[in-house]
Amino acid sequence: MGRGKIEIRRIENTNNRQVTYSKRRNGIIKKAKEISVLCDAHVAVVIFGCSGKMHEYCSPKASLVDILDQYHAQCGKRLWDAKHEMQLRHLKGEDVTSLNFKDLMVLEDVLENGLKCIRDQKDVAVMTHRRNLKQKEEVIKDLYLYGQHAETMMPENGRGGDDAYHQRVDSHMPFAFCGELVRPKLQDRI
Amino acid sequence: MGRGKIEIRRIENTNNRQVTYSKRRNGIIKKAKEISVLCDAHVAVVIFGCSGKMHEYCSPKASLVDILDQYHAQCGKRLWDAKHEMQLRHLKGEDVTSLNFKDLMVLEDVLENGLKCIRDQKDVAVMTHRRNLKQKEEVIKDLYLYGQHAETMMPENGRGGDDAYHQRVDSHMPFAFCGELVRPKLQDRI
DNA sequence: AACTATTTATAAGA
DNA sequence: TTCTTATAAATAGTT
Repeated sequence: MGRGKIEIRRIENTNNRQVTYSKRRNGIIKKAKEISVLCDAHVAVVIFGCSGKMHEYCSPKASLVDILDQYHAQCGKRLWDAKHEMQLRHLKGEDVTSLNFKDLMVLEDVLENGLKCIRDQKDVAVMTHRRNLKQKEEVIKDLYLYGQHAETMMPENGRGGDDAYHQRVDSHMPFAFCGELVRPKLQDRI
Repeated sequence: MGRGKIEIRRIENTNNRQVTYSKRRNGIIKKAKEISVLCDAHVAVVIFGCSGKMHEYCSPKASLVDILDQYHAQCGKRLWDAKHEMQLRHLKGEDVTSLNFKDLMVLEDVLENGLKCIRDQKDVAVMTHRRNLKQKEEVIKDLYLYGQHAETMMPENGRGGDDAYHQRVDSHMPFAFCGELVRPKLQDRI
């Protein structure tokens, strides 16, 4: 599609090859974008030119990793570590019809153990969350109580007043406001 | 490029979308082949349509694995390995203290589902095993019964005797020794 | 990089 | 689905 028809064979002239590469690479990536929008398709394109530089496109719905996951799942080829991959699939309960009874029992044990760990950790998370909530409430309560005392106890001069304030509040806060402990661990890594 | 210009937005009509997908998928893969030949490029294309069926193209010089290795090397991410390694550890209940509550719930769901699949498969394995044992017992019983009859019924000449033997045994074996059914499914795919 | 003459891809229709 | 064909889009060669 140009001024003249070309045969599909390696372009020997380096410059022409480079120019054509650049044009067609853009073309392919444009097409990939279009099909992903028009047809709701997941597309991944990875291209390396003769210079070795990489270009990629991946449809926005899924990351390249996800698409390769899907690829891996469908074509059944062992691109990466076969052992881990199959173990992962088995743990998710996939491809289990091929397993013998002993394998199934081993898997069941692993899953039960994993589930126990996860549930324990969930409990820990809940407890930590509750403890932190309670601590916060206490701090707020202390601050409120201090507010009532302050009306009668707070000295007039600013500097001394501040010191008195800190002493009073700190004595009521064994853990609170000491950094990490107050912030619920639950939300640390969201 | 067709009878009319179209906007690049999702094609709502399912049939049209499917047709367009099919045509454009072929187009992209053709282009990928062409650029790989014309420009000495390494290309990998992976496409999933809305139906979930996968199509791929990979330039002949390199396998998809090589291209993805190259991809990994260039972008410096150990996308697959790291992700799956950690997923595997999490499923086994390792390194879970770093997870937030939502992650833990997702993991719990995956594990519960996996466990269900494994247990279902165990049940299937047990049933199949029992059924096969029972069938084997029946066959042995039939053979034994035949053995008792045979002493009085079997003709002396070999040829005729063989035919009579087969007729007699077959009539007592509705399923057994007919291939798949006798072989325990458990071991089909080891 | 732009510019077009052509080729190629494809949307709509059969 | 597959074929056809008018038209849009891509691009080879040129500037």
